[in-house]
Amino acid sequence: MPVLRVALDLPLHRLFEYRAEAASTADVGLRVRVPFGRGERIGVIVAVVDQGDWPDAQLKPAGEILRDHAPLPDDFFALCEFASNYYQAPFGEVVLQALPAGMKRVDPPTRRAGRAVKVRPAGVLPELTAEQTVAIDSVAVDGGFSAQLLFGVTGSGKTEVYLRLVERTLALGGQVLLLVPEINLTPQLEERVRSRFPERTVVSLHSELAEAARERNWRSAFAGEAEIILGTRLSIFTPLPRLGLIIVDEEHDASFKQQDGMRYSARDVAVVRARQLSIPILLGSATPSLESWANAQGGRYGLQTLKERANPEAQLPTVHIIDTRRATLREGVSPPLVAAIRERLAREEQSLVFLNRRGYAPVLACPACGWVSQCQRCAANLVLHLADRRLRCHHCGFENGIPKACPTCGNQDIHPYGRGTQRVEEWLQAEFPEARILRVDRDSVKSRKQWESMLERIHGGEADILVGTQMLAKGHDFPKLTLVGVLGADAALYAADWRAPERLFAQLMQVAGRAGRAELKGEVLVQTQYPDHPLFAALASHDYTGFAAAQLKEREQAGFPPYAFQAILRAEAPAMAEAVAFLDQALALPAVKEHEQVMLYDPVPMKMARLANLERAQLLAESYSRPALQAFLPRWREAIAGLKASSKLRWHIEVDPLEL
DNA sequence: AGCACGCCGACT
DNA sequence: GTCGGCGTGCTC
Repeated sequence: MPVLRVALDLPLHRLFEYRAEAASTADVGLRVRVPFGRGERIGVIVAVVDQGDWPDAQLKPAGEILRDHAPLPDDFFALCEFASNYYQAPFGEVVLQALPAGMKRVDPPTRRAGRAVKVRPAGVLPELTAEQTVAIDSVAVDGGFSAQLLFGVTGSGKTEVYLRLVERTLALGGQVLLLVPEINLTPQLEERVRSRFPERTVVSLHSELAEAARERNWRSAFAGEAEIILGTRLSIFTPLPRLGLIIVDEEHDASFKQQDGMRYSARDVAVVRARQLSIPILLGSATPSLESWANAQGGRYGLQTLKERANPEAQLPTVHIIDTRRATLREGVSPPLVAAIRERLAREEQSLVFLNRRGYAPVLACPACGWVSQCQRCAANLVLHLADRRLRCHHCGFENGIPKACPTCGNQDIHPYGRGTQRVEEWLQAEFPEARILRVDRDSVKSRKQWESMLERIHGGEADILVGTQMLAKGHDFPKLTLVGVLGADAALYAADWRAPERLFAQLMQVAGRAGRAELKGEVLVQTQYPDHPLFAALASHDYTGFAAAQLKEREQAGFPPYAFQAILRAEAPAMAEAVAFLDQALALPAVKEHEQVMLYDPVPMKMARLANLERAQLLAESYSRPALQAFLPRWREAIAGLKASSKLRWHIEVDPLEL
């Protein structure tokens, strides 16, 4: 009798076997209903073997084999196997996370038909620059595996390069997977792709789609009907029968990294997928990740550079660095920035004040006794939100009313310290009473709908000054915006986080890119306490290349990634001592001594040492050899799984962590 | 991860 | 005398 080997969504590094009388190897890749414990689950058939090793009596009979889709193909399993091994994640978990929720549910889902999307016809194709032509021709869409890094500033026409390559791939009958970082950006790009290829089937895959729509799109992609798949990181595992090209837009973006469950990098998985399928992959960015830049410098990736802007009229914005130690700030805003905003108001142009801190003030404190508004559950301060009169923890969501007096000493004179977007908005409104100010952050824009209406208002010229966070930095062109002011983004520069300069540079380049369009030159004012940091000189001269070279040199000298390979073991428990004791045990395991090429550091509390009432610690494992680290990790993981620990202790391994 | 079974404190 | 805490162990 045939035996099914089934992958189930469990945190266990093993498969489960079931008897199935009528099964054959043709059923590999299909879903199957199986009894498990006292209930029933949906699994995926990974192999069908002869009963041989498993005496019938010990195996339960499988339930129904579901035939509502074609079998998941070998290349899908190969990718899952890679991810499972590389990221130390259970194979079944990897396989099943790739499927839409409805296909994992035991009770049959009721489905409704989807609606058709209407598409505006495409206009005339834009003329290509010489650089664009070179970049496009560097990607051989039928020439096997190649990885190209497309390095191009904002406005240099990366998207046009993508679209031409999509066109070429489609002409050969291939599917294209276009990975984008955030759902916020997909509607614009989706609209552009659809209008460019009105006769093609385009689907999007991201977490904000309704469940039914996501399943419909997934099935369409898997069935080979959808020819262009536009997706966020989760879509990298979607099985695609004719995948011919992968494009990763904004490849440096941190949102390609999954931060819970299996902590994978969709960009890195994408490169592996392209290699496994022998197809090209294109990674695009104005500020490539230093990992990708090093790969390009080392010849592992090709490098295509777009220096000219697609519109030759457009100029790069002028960047001025303002030394806040030598300026008289009013509510954190320097006189030159105030003057620049005033100028824009007079010219009826828009200004953007960028501040990566929402709320009114990051903390409320008592000057008499030193009390500060702290979260009960986290090692973090409660942020003052004056708009709805709350104190709120930005990490766990805890919130409280605002006390009238100091809870410790009764002092009535407690103050907000520091400032967030709400406070800056308030002050700007007082300074410029006639200006129409729009605040754009997660508090003022909570849904996709609000975001779209906000964009419409900005485009419609309903705002003179925008005050916003991160949200406003990414990929939006506001034609009347000619001034960007950056407040206090440099706090992390001299902290222990050696990745901070890379992130800050990318962020500032991105936000600076919002200033100025073809006919209106942009100006960027960056306020900083550290004007001498080389980052700002590089920013002012728009010199990513020089910045990247300097950073890579530092990393190489310090032995940091990409010149070393890292993994982190994290533990969380009600008490820090327990978490640290667990990590100490993990450090003392025999596997550690047996892998001499892997260095392990002492356990330390995490930067956010307490989150939602759990205390967290971590242990860094590092090697100059990726294979050595990869050989060590599975053995270590198995040994850790055998450690005894209280049931309240949670642990996980993260490979290639972005934050330490 | 669920979900059982199993041994010690406050309730009808 | 029972309800229920979550500690330990298994899932085919």
